[in-house]
Amino acid sequence: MRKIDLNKFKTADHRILRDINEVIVLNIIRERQPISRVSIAETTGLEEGTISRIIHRFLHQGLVYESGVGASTPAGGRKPRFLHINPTKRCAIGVDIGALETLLALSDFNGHLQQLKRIPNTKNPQQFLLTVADEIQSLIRVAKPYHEFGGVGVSLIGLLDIEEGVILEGENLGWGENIEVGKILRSRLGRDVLIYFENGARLSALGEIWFGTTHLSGFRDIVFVDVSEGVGTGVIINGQLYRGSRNGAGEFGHISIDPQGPPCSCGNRGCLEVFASDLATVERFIKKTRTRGRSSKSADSLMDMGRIVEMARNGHPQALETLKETASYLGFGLAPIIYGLNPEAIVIGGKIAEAWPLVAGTLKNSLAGRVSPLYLENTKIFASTLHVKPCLMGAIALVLAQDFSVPDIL
Amino acid sequence: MRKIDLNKFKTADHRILRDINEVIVLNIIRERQPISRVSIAETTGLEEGTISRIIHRFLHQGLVYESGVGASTPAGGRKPRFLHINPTKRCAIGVDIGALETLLALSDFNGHLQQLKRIPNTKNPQQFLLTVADEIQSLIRVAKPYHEFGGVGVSLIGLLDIEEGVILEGENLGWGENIEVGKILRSRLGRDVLIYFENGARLSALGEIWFGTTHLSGFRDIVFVDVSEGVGTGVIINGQLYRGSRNGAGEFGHISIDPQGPPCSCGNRGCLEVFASDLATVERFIKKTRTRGRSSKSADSLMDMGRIVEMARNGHPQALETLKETASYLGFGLAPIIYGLNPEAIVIGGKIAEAWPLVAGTLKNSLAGRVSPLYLENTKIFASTLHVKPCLMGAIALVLAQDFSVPDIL
DNA sequence: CGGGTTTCTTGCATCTACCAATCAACCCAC
DNA sequence: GTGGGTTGATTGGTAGATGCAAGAAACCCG
Repeated sequence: MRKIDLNKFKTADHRILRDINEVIVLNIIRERQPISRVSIAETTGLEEGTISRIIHRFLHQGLVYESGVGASTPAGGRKPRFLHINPTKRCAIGVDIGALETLLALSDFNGHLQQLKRIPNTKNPQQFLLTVADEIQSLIRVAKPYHEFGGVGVSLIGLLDIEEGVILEGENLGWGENIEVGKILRSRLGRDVLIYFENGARLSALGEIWFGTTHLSGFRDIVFVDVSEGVGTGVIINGQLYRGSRNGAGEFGHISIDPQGPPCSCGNRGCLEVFASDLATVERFIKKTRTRGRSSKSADSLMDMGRIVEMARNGHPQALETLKETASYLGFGLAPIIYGLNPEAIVIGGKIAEAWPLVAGTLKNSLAGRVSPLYLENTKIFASTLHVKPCLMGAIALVLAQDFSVPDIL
Repeated sequence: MRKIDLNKFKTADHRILRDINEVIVLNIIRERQPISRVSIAETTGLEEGTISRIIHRFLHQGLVYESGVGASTPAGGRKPRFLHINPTKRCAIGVDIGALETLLALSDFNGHLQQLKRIPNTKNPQQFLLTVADEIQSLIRVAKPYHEFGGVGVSLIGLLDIEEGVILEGENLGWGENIEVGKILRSRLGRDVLIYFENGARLSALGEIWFGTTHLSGFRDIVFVDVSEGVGTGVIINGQLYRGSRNGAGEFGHISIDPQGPPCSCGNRGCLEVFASDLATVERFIKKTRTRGRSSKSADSLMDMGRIVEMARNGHPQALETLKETASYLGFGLAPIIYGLNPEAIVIGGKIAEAWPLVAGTLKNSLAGRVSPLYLENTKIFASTLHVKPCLMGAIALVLAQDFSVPDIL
């Protein structure tokens, strides 16, 4: 029931037809491997002959490979020949340029990480980005003999021009405005290397639906809430990243939960971000412990969200209390998301997700007081299910999705 | 770049291919009629021969008709044969069951209204809905000789089960909970009459993208804000109505703009709806005028939003002031929509839209103080461009879209 | 009236999925 | 160890859609 956009539609020909079915089959292999041709035919509803021909093309292109045969059924019969995604067909590099450190990873065609590198950020963006480019370069060198190279996905913070890779507004990075990340990276990597840019919270959402575990299988509409220096959100609607009119969607962190609250960089007052970001949490924790006279100035500057989470998990009462306050604030901010978008799931990411069992109850209670149960029961809320940083996986998904998602029709 | 849902996908065959192209062509004819075959070929990129065959099928089905020929080009050459949507091919009935009155309309295949009827609501929903059914019945009788009948689209208020047509939660109608509208209507209309249900604010959004004027052509992501008894919103993303996990999306009216504000029926405090609904506006106006001793108790009960708007347009200072306050509150509530969804447009509907030139500035100022200009400049804000009640047009779009939109692939 | 031009139609090639028959591989009972 | 039953995979032929290109139709104008 989608209205066709007369300024931007695509007519269909036999090639589209083939592409659609091929991508469907490729995704089934990815998620159900190992799998036989007959099973694919059953799950797709396509004829066995059609599958046979599609697989033939895939084998020819090296997208999949055949492994040994499986067990036969009790009644006997020919054993199925198992198909797998060929992990060496293509690789992707994901880069997460965070506020404090930058992660780089090399992934195979399955999205399995082969290498992971962590480098601390430096003050000078120009220089730092050249270092990042060099690291990417060396990952490409590692990858070259083994794989085709799909490209680099880069996770950035702030409001972006994703085509050119420019950070238009990036308070939380501390690098100022209009940092031309794309230009700098491309100056060293050259034009041949495809680079895709996207906001970190959105990539986290992308990572979650592409690589998240069971919880998410089948979820089409999710909101990822990334709690870190700020509070960013990524919205997936109908399995597709929602970007908004000029790539500006997903700043639910600027929902005001208290119009009389402290001012926010956005011009509003009392934004969720002002209360629930890691910076705010750390500040509250310091204040809380200092009044009890148990903390020194020097300890304060060393304090960070990671330590608070760790302390809370070790039973530190003030740390736990602080996190619970944050969770409560988050609940306030999530209410409008639930009423407005009613997603199937809200996924919480960031350091606080590591203390999820400690704070989940508080967050849900806070929500329960503000959202009618009829709405609440339809939205699952849980911490990210990924073992690696979600936005890093999203950066990889951004590259691999080129092969695994359907070309936009209509 | 959409992830395929392995639990709910559709493989493609030659029939889908045909359907996609046919719908594209039909939409082009609808929006650009009269138009020649060659023009269609140019705008679609499909071959002339293909278009010729598609049109042949359309003529055979009676979907379009050929009118006289157009002018030939200066260089001479055969005159083009103009094509039009055949308005008598199919008709649709739209029903808007509002809080106070109910509208019924009969539309031709172009979405042009042929009849419009207005009946006041009564207290007893059971009995009233039977009356509505009778009115629908008589409209169908009017339509039968002339058209094929596409179905009935019904606009309702509150949280719905759209399959069965049940109002799960409908405070603003004053009918209580679990009103089985669908069951009652079907009991009188029979199983043969297709009835589609949807929430009024969402239908308004739908009406706006299907029938809105120039402003909206090309907009794919819009939010419609319907200010009436409550404040409802409808979200269109990528040209498609977004419904949320259990048809619960679009209640941005329950964004809290003041956590210390008066309680709302939803359990939260200070929801936008509490400040900006017509009920709230009327109450504020009464309060304002009564303190000046210019209003009597009896006049109060007769006061409604329509009159305030009229008075404001006639220069009544308190009426204008009251509306501006409402606009200011709306601005507060719109901020998170802009940050979160960053739609291309926010369309304001309801009585207050009739005073748009008087309040637009106030609303935009209120927003400007809360939203960074970078975001604000990408979201157009204007009053509904429809001449008929938007949700009524949406109800008709809901029926006609069966013919004019692509079957959901993927 | 005939050449140039534009619009529309039609026959043939191509491509992909469907259908059905066939081949291939396997189990197991006899 | 052999043949029947069973399941998996392939292949040849058909149908239906678009692309391509030639040609028919309609028109202007000198």
